[in-house]
Amino acid sequence: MDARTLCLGALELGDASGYEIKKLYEEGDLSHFYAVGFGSIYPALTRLVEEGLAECSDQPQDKRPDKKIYRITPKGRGELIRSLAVQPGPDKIRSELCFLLLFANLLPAARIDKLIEDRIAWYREQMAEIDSCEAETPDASASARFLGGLGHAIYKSAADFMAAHKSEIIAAAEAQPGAARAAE
Amino acid sequence: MDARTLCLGALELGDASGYEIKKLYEEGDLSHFYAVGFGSIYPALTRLVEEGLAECSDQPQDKRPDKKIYRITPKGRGELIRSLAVQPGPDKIRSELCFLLLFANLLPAARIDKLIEDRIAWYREQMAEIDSCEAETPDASASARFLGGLGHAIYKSAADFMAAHKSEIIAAAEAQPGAARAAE
DNA sequence: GGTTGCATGTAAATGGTTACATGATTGT
DNA sequence: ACAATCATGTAACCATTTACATGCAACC
Repeated sequence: MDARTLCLGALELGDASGYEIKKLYEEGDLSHFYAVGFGSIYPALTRLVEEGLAECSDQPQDKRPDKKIYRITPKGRGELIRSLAVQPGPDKIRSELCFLLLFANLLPAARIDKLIEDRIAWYREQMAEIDSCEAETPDASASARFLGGLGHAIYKSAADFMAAHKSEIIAAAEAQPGAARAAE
Repeated sequence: MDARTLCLGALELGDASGYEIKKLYEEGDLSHFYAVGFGSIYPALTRLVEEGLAECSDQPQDKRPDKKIYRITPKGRGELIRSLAVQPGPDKIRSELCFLLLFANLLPAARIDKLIEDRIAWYREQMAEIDSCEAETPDASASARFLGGLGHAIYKSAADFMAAHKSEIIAAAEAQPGAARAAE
């Protein structure tokens, strides 16, 4: 999913500045399913305006750069719908932790243990955040609630699985306690 | 995670050709947590040899390009362990379907229904594949079994959640049956 | 005095994806 | 016949990530 479409989607949900779009993808409904940085957002927004898919109104602010509020145009909405018409690809998970875990036998058991415990704590934090989000916005759209619930379900299953099966991978790491030293 | 480290990890699991590494990330233990293409693998492998992190032995084959079997060196194993020493970042999920679902109100309810049903079927396929993998390799490492189980748990929770809450998002899509037409 | 939040943007570097190039074998 | 599997590799293209550049306000 390119940054241009991501921005267009954000604007469909409501007028916003580049800064606010970043926050949406960092803390909002989509934060668990996408990420996008400033370096992608600002050029994408400029391009959307050039293409007539969005409009920009400058709001001068004192002591700060002007706030540029972007709004999606009817043409932009059409383009978004066209983007939504293409068959969505499969979900992709990228997990550095899982890569690392595949080589648990090369690492000290204590480190594996800490890593897994930390990750479980992280999952639980994410779940708590989703819960508090839902509590704060009882009038959220059905879509937003669906995505929140899905994120919550995924994090919960991952946390529960790790808690239940941690001992198995730790046992394997303990079996080769000197493996890490072999490479020094 | 860059292709170089991904290849190094693959070689730590056993000597392999570029083609076989691709398969590992397409069908193997890590297939649910990473992906890598030929265009990344072959240059990465060349670089690993240049840096002394891997060795290559040509195996001439008749009627085919030589098969190049790569093997990790002790230095390569050290480099891999160094890579594993850095704190792993959080898991990242990228889901085009979830992006699309956020705009369910712009799309026909029938399409949302089909999309979700198809995705549930896909999750179940992935789960079946993991199950058959585990059945075929009863001597798999603890790490491999852990990753398979984790993938299975995540897919199951996503499939179950979608099945249980599909109706809610469909109802929202049905509420605005003419939304898609508004942009034409 | 340092960090976080607000606020926008550019430029370089990195590096992954896609298309191309080649070609035999096996299965439908 | 056509697609898929096996098998390697290059080059152009495209995009994100990262670092840089600026600067005030609020909080600890």
